[in-house]
Amino acid sequence: MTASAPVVRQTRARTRILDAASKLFVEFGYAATSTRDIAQAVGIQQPSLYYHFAGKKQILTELLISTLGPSAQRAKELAEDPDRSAFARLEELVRFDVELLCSVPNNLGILYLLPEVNTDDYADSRVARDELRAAYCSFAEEAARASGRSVAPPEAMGELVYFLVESVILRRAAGGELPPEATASQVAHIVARMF
Amino acid sequence: MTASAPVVRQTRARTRILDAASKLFVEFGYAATSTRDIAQAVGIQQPSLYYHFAGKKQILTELLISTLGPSAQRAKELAEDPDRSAFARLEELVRFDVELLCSVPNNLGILYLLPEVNTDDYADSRVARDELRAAYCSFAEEAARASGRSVAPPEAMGELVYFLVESVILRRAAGGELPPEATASQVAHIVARMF
DNA sequence: ATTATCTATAGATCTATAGATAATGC
DNA sequence: ATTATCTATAGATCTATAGATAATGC
Repeated sequence: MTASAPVVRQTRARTRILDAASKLFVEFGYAATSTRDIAQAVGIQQPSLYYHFAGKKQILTELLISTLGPSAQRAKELAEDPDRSAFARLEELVRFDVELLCSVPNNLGILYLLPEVNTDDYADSRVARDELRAAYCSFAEEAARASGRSVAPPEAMGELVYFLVESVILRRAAGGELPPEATASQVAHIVARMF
Repeated sequence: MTASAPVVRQTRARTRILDAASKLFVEFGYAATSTRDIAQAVGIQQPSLYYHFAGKKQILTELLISTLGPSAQRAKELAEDPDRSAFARLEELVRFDVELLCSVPNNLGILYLLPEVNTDDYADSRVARDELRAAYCSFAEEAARASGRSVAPPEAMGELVYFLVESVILRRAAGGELPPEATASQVAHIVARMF
């Protein structure tokens, strides 16, 4: 009956730790969440965490990287796509990001707003985010020049759009879940009117 | 020569403590900032803080209240102003808030994004923020019904505008200072195009 | 006499390591 | 034999209180 069972046992402990930690970090913050809190949420003893992770910092690092990786990746692809106008690239990136931010479990995006992330310890994790912002700026500037009636100077448009997208994190934190696709359309619609 | 000198001695210690604490809370977060860090920034010993404040929580509470009080106040005034259209009220509130967020020292607005603030301990401090959001929602819903071509359903518009305004906090945190008036106009312009 | 600071410290954490023990896979 | 957990604990915090001391105002 058991043959060569796929040996998932239960969800891999690593995954359960990351999941519990993300919930707690999002709700209470990094510093206010103790390794004991995380272990308790998983149902293991505190020192058992150290079998899976080198330390508390590594848990946050891993969460940060897994969150923004996909967006940075998509931005890179779009930058090299010659078939779309600058505005079309921007719009696609906006939709992609908003859908991601709405559907990622536990509103993980909020991790990037934790004050600790601005520490040297997480410099690596911030690179993906900076690249993403740079992509927004480049697409938006070009789109604004093409349109000629944008709501702000072309070189300022990327920042505006980027942070409009990020505000979805705040909305979700304040008001609960947001339907990914509808929210993406909503934000894309606003962006369209900005150009 | 000294007569009845205005006895400011030096800036009142309370104020210097609040100022130092806000800088540190904004940069490193609440939990990651120790009372010792605060005292050191002020140039006193750690226990001396307790002569001026009952505890660390009280310092944050006081900062939170002093930050959003003015906006909630302005929202109340506008709600009772019969001479303006709903949209004009909304626009005025947007300008007021954005200017405030841009000019408040140390980007204090970021304190409201600290995870700790969602704790019961700060329930009182959240009231002002919730009232403010309610004002945005009421003005925006009415304005959207009047316009008929708003970017999202009328009852969703307030949230969108509110968080667009709040994203100014994120911009300031990421990119440094923003000129208050120009930024307010920029955001107001975007809002105008949303209706 | 009052106001504001200081030193010393209790008591409660919290992170991470060491080493023992149990569960699993061959 | 390897993988995953456990107990015990060292060492470093951190908040807040107690009580002494200095500075200021009358």
